[in-house]
Amino acid sequence: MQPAFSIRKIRKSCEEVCLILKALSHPQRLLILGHLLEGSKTVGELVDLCEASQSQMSQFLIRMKFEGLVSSKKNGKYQVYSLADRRLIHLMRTIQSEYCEN
Amino acid sequence: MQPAFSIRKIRKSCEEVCLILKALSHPQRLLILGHLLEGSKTVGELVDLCEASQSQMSQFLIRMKFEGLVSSKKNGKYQVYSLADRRLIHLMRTIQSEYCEN
DNA sequence: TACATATATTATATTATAATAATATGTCAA
DNA sequence: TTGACATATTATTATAATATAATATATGTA
Repeated sequence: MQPAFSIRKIRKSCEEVCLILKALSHPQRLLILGHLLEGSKTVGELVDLCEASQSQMSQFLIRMKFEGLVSSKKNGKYQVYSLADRRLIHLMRTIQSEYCEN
Repeated sequence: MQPAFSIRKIRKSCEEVCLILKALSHPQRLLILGHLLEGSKTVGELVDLCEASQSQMSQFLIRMKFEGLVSSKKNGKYQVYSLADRRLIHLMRTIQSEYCEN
């Protein structure tokens, strides 16, 4: 049985990982990511889905883009956001299966 | 293919889950949990391992105990802390495997 | 009992985060 | 080119998190 967890590795990535976790640890942002897990969305769609103000949604998305959690591409006058990578998808699924079931 | 993720569920548990994520999203606290993943530790051991002040370590641990992430039992003059449940162990392992490998 | 050690508590100053409102930019279509 | 809509930016205020120092409590042992 190999060691379950390497402290050395987590110590090294601590700061970086914490930025990601901090981005997740806000009800609205977690909800945004939950919606994006079901597919790409425009800013306006997310505003409606999450009942946030336009300004705040934009700020949330830009922040999470900067932190590498989401990506965006322009489509005409819309900005379409998606989850950035598979790591986040896996993490979100784990959170859901461990903490959001019943 | 069933829906990957239930927004309804995450919306409901959002606030609660965010408290847990927020507790994780601090370099020292994440490191504490990493060490506890390898086994129970006293406050003093964690102070040494994480190079935190005694006061701050105590505050971190009490906070995480309050939030249900860790549990503690008294052993003589020592207070021995452990991870509270399997959910957190699974979450920590996912974080490590997705974000802390190389 | 008195002392040393382990842990917890309190108070406070500093810094970070969040919410809001107001305004600006960019794009499309008439 | 004007107007309507989509998104981003900026500034400001309010709130929360953090680090630190000082002190208190509890336990074991000489």
